[in-house]
Amino acid sequence: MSKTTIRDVAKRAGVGVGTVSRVLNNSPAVSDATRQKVQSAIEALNFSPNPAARRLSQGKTMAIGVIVPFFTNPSVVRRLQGVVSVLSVSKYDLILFDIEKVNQRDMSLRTIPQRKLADGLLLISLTPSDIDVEQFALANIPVVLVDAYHPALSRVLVNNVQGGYQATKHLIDLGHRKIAYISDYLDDPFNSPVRDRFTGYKQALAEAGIAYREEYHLQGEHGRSPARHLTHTLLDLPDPPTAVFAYSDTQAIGAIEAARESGLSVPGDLSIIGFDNIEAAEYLRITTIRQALFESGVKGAGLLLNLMETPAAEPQEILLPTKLIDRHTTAQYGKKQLSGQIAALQT
Amino acid sequence: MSKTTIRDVAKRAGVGVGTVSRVLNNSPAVSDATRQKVQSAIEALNFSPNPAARRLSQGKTMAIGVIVPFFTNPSVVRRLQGVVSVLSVSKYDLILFDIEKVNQRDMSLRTIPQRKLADGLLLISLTPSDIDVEQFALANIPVVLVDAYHPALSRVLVNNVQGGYQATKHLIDLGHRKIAYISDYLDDPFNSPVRDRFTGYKQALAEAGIAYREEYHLQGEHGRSPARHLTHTLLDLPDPPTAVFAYSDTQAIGAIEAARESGLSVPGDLSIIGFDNIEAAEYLRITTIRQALFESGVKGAGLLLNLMETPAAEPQEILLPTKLIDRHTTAQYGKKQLSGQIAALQT
DNA sequence: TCGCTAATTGGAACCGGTTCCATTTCGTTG
DNA sequence: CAACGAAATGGAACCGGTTCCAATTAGCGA
Repeated sequence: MSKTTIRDVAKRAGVGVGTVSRVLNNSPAVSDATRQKVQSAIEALNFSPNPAARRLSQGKTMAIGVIVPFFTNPSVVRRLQGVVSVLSVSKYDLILFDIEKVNQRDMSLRTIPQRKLADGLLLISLTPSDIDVEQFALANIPVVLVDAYHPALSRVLVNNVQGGYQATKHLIDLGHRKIAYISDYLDDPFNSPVRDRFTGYKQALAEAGIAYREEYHLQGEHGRSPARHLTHTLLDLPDPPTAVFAYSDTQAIGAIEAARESGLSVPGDLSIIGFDNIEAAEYLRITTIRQALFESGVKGAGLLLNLMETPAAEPQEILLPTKLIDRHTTAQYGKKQLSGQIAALQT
Repeated sequence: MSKTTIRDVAKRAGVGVGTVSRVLNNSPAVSDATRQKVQSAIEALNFSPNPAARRLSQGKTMAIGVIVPFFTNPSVVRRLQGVVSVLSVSKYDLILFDIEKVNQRDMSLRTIPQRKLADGLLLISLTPSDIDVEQFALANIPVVLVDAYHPALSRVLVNNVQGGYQATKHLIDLGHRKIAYISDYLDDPFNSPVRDRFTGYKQALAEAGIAYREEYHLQGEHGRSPARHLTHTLLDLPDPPTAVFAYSDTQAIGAIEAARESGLSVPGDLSIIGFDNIEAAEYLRITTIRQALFESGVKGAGLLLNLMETPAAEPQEILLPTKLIDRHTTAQYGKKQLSGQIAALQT
């Protein structure tokens, strides 16, 4: 039962509590002799300081709160892994908050900062509202956004407009003219990437002189299964698309499944491109737009750590590049694939 | 700047600090009238109690520490998701510790409990040593193991011997006689599943009257790439196996890659079975042994929560079943697959 | 030897809650 | 109407650190 306190140590070492505290905090104002005495008393009593008391007295928690939506989303997990890799070698503990439901969101974002259980906050793929940001300012807590944007907050992001452009351009370059975009709901206020990639999609279309077709843009919940249904709707169109740009790799997988169910070969009959380059995209050889997921977590954590040391007047921004990874789910329009060249998920 | 304290609230409401504290903790010994006054003072001042102070005075942290090795391992992530799903609706915060290096392990396992920053500890896929367990007892902190075993601790586990047996039996039933096992290092003291599955493997072999062949069991670091190399070694044997049992799906993926690189079709020329049933196994249609990963996290968190409420004298154990999921990477020995029946990852 | 400064050290006060004990208030009962 | 117990309340003491100020000691130059 280690209920030993600093006063026990002080008594045993024959010094004052202040001195013990100084030893614990490596204050230079302690003679080597006393330091020695205190050290051995600490060891003899197997003492370790109570962090709650320390927090209370110095007003710091030595913890960082990480708030994550849908912890089951693989790209979110990958970013979190980047964050963890940095924090686990720092002196800060990591407190994880998962927000699964929308109504949970508001509550959490409001209460977490004011509960003061972290010295800094990292939001992953979660766009805060103005009210939230006000709360952060009120609580005087540094916040960094990863894969989300707010003008008043520092952030790490990817150029999603460019990514959407690259994906669409790739399909256009392959000769496709009937290109669909399946995505999360465009009007989700907390998900700006979905709109940015859509912008890039329309840009590439416009640039190539291809008219935007409303029926080629379908929205739904995020996930493999909703994407499968969306793709079926697309394929059932009187004039179905020949290529699909999926908002995420997860959704691309759903699209591939739908194609298979409809007896279409990928990429022979239908080209599909994803976004994110999650690990499964590699296994499945899905053509995709890579964004540096892990790295975004690393940079975000680093930025927050910096900001906590030396607060910056201006919000900082780190922009990460996107890159086309050309694999096996996209092909030249109209050019039938040789059998055996068939890509993943094909039976 | 919300540095409002309970005393400010007391002053504004015209009551004593004790009363405010009572209101905060829903003590019944407060009249409705005063409760009302205090409530409105709290709202007016936008007050919220400082958790550090609360922790200090009542000696509870309202947090649970979750210790995880190799946060990049998909099966560990999946278990963690189960844990999160339970804790995020509980009143406990979740503090995440990632142990990437072996020497980090000892240090963390020793210091985390004594730092007293959590009321309970959950170890995922991490077997503690006797010394560690002693520390837990000393710190008087409840601990639950998920996917790990120690006689003195409550745990949630899977019957790995049975799983290894099922996998091997499946291959034997398909007519295979030359069956390899690729795995993590058997002598890793913190990884008992690797030995248990090995035991199941040998059991099934013995039962079928097949002699165990040392050269068919290869060990290496965990991961896709090491597994790929191991499989190449296997395939280069003068008398190579016709089937491979991989310790994990991740390793099965590596094995599939190796087969493809060697120009072998899966399952036509080589049957491969994995373990875990991670999501990628479904996409890739890998035959595997399912263990309830997510559920193990859910049960583990639930068990810990129970134990914290009402400590049990005896360590509890929850055993989860394993089940064969027959997909497309295993086939009857000697029976060539029709082309087009080729499984995932095949180009 | 004296005086002064720098280096150490002791310990009270404080951080912001909770808890327990003493006190006040009020309704009941004889 | 007095006596008494229950309910409600105030506030000191405490949890276990940190910090700052005052006090002691030591070193050094004149």
